[in-house]
Amino acid sequence: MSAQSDARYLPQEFETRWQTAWETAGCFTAKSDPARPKYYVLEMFPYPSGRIHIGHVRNYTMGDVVARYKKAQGFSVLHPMGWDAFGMPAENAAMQEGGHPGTWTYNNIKVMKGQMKPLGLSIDWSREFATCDPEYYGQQQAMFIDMLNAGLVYRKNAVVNWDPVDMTVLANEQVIDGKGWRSGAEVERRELTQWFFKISDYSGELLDAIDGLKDWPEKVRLMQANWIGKSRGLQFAFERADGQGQIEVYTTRPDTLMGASFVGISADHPLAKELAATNPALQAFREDCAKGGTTAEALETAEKKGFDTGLTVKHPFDPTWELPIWVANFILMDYGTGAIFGCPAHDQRDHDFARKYGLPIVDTFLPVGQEWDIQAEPFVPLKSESVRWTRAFGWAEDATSDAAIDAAIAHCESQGIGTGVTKFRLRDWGLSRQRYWGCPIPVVHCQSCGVVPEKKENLPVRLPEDVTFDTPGNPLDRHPTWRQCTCPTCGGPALRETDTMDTFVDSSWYYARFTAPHASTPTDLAEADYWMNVDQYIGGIEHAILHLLYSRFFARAMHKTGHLPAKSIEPFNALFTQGMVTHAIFQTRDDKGRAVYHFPEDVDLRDGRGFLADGTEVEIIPSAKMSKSKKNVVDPVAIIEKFGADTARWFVMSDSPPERDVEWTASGAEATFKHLGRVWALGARIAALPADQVGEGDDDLAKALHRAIADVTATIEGFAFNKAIAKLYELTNTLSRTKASAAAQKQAARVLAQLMAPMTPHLAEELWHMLGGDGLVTEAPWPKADPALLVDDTVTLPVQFNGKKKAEITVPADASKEEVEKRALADEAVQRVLAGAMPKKVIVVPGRIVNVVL
RNA sequence: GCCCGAGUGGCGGAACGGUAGACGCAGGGGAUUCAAAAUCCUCCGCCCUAACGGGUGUGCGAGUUCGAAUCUCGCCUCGGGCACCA
Repeated sequence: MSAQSDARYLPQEFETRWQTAWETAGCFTAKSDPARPKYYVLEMFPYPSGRIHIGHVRNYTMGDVVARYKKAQGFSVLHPMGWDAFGMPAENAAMQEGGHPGTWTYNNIKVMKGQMKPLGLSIDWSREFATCDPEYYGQQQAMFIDMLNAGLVYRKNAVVNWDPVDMTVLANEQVIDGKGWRSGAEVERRELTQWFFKISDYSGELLDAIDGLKDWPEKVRLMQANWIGKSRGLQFAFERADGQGQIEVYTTRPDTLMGASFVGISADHPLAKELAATNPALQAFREDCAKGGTTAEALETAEKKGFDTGLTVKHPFDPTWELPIWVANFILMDYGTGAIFGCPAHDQRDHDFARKYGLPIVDTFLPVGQEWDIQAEPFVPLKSESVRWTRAFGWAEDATSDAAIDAAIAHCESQGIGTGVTKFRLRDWGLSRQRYWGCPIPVVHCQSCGVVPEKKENLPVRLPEDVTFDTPGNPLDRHPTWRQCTCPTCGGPALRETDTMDTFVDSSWYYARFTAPHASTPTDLAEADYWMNVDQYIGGIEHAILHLLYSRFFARAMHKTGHLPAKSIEPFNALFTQGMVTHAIFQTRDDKGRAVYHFPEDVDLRDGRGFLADGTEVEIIPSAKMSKSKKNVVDPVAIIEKFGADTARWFVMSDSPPERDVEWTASGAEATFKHLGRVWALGARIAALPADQVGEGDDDLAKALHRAIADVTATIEGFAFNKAIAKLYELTNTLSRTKASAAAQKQAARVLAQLMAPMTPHLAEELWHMLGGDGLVTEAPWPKADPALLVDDTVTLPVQFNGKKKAEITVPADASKEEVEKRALADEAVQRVLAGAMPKKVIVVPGRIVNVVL
């Protein structure tokens, strides 16, 4: 047995060594270099939940592949990392385990950074920060004050989930089946005065600018456009029949006005409140409506309920036609005017409501040439579909609703009934949180001056350290001294605001802070000007709407307040949304029937059923987003320890297309490790070849090599990492079988190392080194494919008969259509299928296919 | 309920409207070995066939096309988001 075959692939022996080499050489320190093009690649930063999970590895490896590839392409690369460190889990941990949320958070950061470091990511760690660092949130407070002064922030009332037992505000996540997660009490909707960003000022702009986001996924652009929800409609007033006033309504379907059957108002509508004052039954109904959580899902899936006020309004076209006013639980006060008219014939929800309460159902249009029982089922066609109008006012009998809506608005305006208006569904961004572990809102409540911003020199407004979490509610509220302060305007005694900011604020500008993470102002404009925008942003599809929309707004607000250049109002040039790594959730129930979750490693799977160590069977909920609270997380640390970082990196990048969700399975890492071992052994074997050894097939190897360079380059550019890896398998297979000369093999093996370097950088360095590569492969320029080696002289074309493949012919690549047809028909197999028959037609697509039509 | 996606062998997946199943995993057979591991060779959608070959096949049902996994319409199932999870 030779010494050679004793050598094995031992990544643990060299991975750390190469990481040290990169660090010593300062490979990943981002430097502003006006002489070079810059490239800013950013992965959505993690919440420090405690341990990294496999989804993190997938996310950061993708970013790392891009960063290393762009570096090899000659770019000056910025690839930073930080921590989205404020948020509820830290407070929950403090409640459950004692201690301080900050201690818990910084411990988690330490642990997670320690788990990430061995992955060998090309991150510039000198720019690291956590959003809970006072240095960071102090700058956020400074910007908040600027935005407040610029009119981008205001206060108004808004509803929250209120737990009447714990006397505290609950997050939507903490409301389970309409009940508080801890107390089990029925949750109520309650109004509080809250802080808001005026994102609605930018509705139109945020919508229009979506067109410019060329390198964003179409689905994200569509989701954002729908979320902003531009609509054209008619706003008008119904006169009350008793002459006691009007009810202002907004409708996107003025074309159905002749099918109006009732007027519905929100339970929070001023009229509902007014009537309830003297009507206990209505008040009881309103209180019933206030039960349950605040989510749209809860509101829209709740049973539709109404209360007849006994009042009526006059139809605007006919004063003798009266419509009843109902209070309904499905009408939102904060969209439109909080009042609608119901047209049961053309809306499922109104139809259900009308059937339930015996209200009339009157059609305004019916299908063309088809019977329809409007009492049984509403007729709700696409607005672009032509229908037969039974109650039109000012348009043809056959028209689309799109056309009819325009005509209806024009008609109403000419009659002095309301005006056509454009509205947006997008609501202002409520940023107040009644919680401790967030950025304090830097304002002061003064008896004489009102609500005033803190002085900038007093920033950061720091969170107090001496807080307890043994009782529910906001510790800032009950802190003995923290609230007391001096009014920045009059110098008199005043009280601090105790609301903290939504953590979405923190994550709405961290990308800008990374360009100058230690600046004494929120941003350094020179640095921002060099590094912005983010050239490639990478993160989960679950952030498609909120985080990305808030960031787009915040960049605009930062520009308005002088913290970002004009070019950065769309901060992310290109977006890639990776799919999620999903895993089954294992749960049992406690004695109150509430879910108790279990980690995968605690569950023994047998024949599709799962059991705990004590034999209890668990309920298996398939494929759900990995979430620490559900405990369906997979820890990659064991894989890294056993097989090394390159195996983990290659494994998460191979097979599944990055945009698709993947169900995690533990098998397969072993196979990846074996493959990398084969590559290592191949490199060692080629390195040991005598330099002057001759061989045959150098040209074929060169062709395969340049084909691989072209394919790997194109697939990395296109974010198809799984395909890049497939191409690397092919090249490895070719190289392991070639009989080419030692020089050609060594050259090919060095290029293989370069092409693998973005995915498996440590192995690539090792190969590069043993094959006599110059310096670090990390610093080597990306190989270029020679176009002359990418063309083939002949092509093999399939021959189909009526679309089914029956034969194959090989023709010169530049053969004419006629030549291809002639050769195809002359082919033996084709002749056999034809059996003397004459083809009706022969379709030749050069370089693609021949189809014979019989 | 509303908005947005996804669905292809035993598994992960590949396929400018043009050879369905690249590449990998798992599995079968063989070589090597005292034996095993490792390694190498080979087969591998399903059905019929000894084989040659034929049929069938991309969640379901229609349609457009010389030709559909791909485009259109209608469903089904799963996933994400729904404004206080991050």
